[in-house]
Amino acid sequence: MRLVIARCSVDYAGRLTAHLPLAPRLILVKADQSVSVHADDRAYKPLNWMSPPCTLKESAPDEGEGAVWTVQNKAGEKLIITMEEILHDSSHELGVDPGLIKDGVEAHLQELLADRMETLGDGWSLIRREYPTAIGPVDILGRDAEGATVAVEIKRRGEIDGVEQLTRYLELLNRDPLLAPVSGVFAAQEIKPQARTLATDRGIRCVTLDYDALRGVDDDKLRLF
Amino acid sequence: MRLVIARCSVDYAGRLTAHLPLAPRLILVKADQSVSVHADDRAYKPLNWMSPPCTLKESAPDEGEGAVWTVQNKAGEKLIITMEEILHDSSHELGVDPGLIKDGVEAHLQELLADRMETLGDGWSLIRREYPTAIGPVDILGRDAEGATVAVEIKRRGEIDGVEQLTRYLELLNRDPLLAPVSGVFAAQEIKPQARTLATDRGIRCVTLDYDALRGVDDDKLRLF
DNA sequence: CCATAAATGTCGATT
DNA sequence: AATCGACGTTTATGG
Repeated sequence: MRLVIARCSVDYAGRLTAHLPLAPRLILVKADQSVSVHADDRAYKPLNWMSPPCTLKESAPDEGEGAVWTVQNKAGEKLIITMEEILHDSSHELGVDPGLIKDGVEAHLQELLADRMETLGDGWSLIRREYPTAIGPVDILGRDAEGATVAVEIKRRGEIDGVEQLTRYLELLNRDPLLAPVSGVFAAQEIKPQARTLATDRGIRCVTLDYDALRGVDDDKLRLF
Repeated sequence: MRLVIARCSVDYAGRLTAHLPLAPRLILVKADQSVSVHADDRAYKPLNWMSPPCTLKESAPDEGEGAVWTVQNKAGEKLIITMEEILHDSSHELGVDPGLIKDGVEAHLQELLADRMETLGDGWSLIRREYPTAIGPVDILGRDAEGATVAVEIKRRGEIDGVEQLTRYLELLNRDPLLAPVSGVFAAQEIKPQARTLATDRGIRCVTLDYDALRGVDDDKLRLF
């Protein structure tokens, strides 16, 4: 990892063209040759960047002129950094990162709920997860206590497009005489008011999932083994 | 802007929970108090971060122990960085960045297509761009050779969301007896198979736009002036 | 390698 | 504050 603070101007030509006027900025060069240019605000997004795989060429600075860095990828996108003044330049060996351990993403919710269909109602059972259709997989297909088919769409945050997605699945599934009638359940840790309104209007039941409770149950199960 | 290279472990608790085991990493603290943690790969995305507005509290390190940084935002999301060993620590004044100048592609497509409605069919003509409706402006409203109204939705990349958007417009426009019947065209530089399937199923025509060809025509026109 | 959906998406505009 | 749409979305995953 190389850290450079420099007064520089930057040009990007690729999916769009963009220009950064001369100013002091941080330039990060990582071990994979990727480059990012940061201003002194915003944590997440660099002003400009080039993702790996890419190659960095550093021109020998001419007399009285700054160096020019050219970063290029296979697709021909180019990032050109013109250095006017280097204010800091240091390199550091970091090694490979052990990586992020995440908990609480949609995949976990799906696993937990598939294992605990009775959360949705007594006597409910799983047909299968990721039930395939022509327009994409349904998160969970199951049966209610009466044996009727139910399609469940799971989101971490339930918003309108999730309801639209489930609506499309329901329309398609209900054309299949072997499955119809299929009802819908929209399950999320948090459901936005508009999404709830739309779902209800379409006869889709909304269920707020308590991740800790679901996981707690699962932990209890695990504890038995 | 403060640059710290340190062996650290990181915990995030907020929209999800995440953990980074002890390893050497770069920690960026920007002027707006935002914090990001970077590994030595990937230009774009930090391993962990806290966006502004947020506050950083740095604990006084106890005897023989590393400091603990706690970064917190209004919503109560927390980023906790435990420093085991500081390998580098420097601060730099950068000032406010003059900002990025973009020259995009997206808006151009609409202009170009509006100028060249015959691309969609012989005898087609423009009614207007950005035709206003209660749920937002329709990219292009036009007429086909028979004089029937056509709503055109333009995207750089045609995905399912765009089809949904056009569907909503069509439903609304078709309630207007002065316009109905209104047919739909989904136009994009690239249309994803699922989007195409859905559009076709709904009687919406899909058209792939050739940006260079459209622009070429336009350039020819411009050259005349 | 292509296609698809998730993301601590972020970011800006508009209501 | 909430919603909507765009993003050089990026990133992971499954075929």
